[in-house]
Amino acid sequence: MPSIAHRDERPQSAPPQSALHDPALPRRIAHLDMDAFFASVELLRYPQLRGLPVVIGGRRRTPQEGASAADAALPLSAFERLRNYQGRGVITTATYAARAFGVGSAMGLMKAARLCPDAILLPVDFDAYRRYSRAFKDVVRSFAPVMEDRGIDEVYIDFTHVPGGQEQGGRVLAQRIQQGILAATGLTCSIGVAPNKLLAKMASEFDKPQGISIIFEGDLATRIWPLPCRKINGIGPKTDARLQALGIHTIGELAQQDAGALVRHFGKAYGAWLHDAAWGRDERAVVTESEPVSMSRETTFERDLHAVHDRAELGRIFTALCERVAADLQRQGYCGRTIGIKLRYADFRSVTREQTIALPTQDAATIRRAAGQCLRRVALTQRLRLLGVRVGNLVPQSEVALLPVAAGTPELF
DNA sequence: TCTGGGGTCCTAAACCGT
DNA sequence: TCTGACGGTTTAGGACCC
Repeated sequence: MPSIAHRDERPQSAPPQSALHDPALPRRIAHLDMDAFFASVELLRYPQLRGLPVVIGGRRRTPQEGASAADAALPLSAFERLRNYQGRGVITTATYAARAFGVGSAMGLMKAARLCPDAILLPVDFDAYRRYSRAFKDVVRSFAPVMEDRGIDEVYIDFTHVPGGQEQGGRVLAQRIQQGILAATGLTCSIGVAPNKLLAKMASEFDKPQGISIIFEGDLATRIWPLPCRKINGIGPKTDARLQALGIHTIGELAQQDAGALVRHFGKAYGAWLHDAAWGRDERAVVTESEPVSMSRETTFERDLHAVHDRAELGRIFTALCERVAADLQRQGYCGRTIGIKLRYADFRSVTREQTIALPTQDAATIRRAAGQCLRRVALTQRLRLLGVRVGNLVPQSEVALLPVAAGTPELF
């Protein structure tokens, strides 16, 4: 389920959970995952599409194109069909009816159109999803205040000291939260409750949709070890392939490996983490707030562009990206010192360049100037398919004395 | 017919100063 | 003065996640 990622799940220095209240209570951590979130929101807005193959995604279209105004009375003929889609783009979410045709997240739309030409294509409407996201999180917090935001459609919740949080291992509270969210939004979700985040995350997938799964430490061998390693949040396709090459397919097989051998193969931090994860060990706390580290904007072009031949168009896009990042920074009240660019060539290789400036900024022209210097450091002979602008090293605006901008240097575009 | 956009964190190398 | 050992910061790339 695509959305806005928040913080990486992979190994990091994990401050141990502080047992503030009653250290005798066993830690019960819930992971709540909304069921097919984007698609479910769209089906609330367009109930006439229920049961039909619907995919969400594609490049942004103007509001007039396709079906944009939420209208339950809109006839089916008003919706754009996948077969009529032209150009780049991937599927963000597909309804279960569409998945039956073999289409799914991250699939190119042209390929999906061949599998299911009659599918209805809806544009992504992040504003709508954000409204529903706020609504379900408000419900969660009304039951359990220690909630960690994990992006648009999922959260971790510390059940340990919440009334009902220990009953039946957390099932009672999980049911209340599910019912509360359904009543407030019309949406369903799945919840896993376990001794820690790692296991809770896995548990929430056990019984989708509308499931509740309760895991205790003693369930490790029976319910976790039979699963493929890929089910561990933090083992992606690359690591999985390396594990497979070593003959390690399940979490149980991973757990049986010597920790030292894993460290030799995967490095000190990651190797040790793999071993811990296979044994269900995870001490990370549920963190209720965090500061952003970077903000970025990027765009894939309708067609590959050439630095020289399409210079004017690239320049416009580049400036617009800088302006959007600056607007994001200003709206959210941050300034940043590290300005970077990312570009992707037609052959899909990508490169990044970045530069740290003297003072944190949120000014579009300053960002544009620094990003322009980064751009001078990359080869621009090949055609480009993507351009991005990033500002990192963020500090809250309130901590920065904003100074006038220095005179610029000549730029490429 | 290839492959979106917005994030986080880790690692290794380069570089700089003590 | 030269060399080496560290250690901190910046930079580029990669892996992973939603």
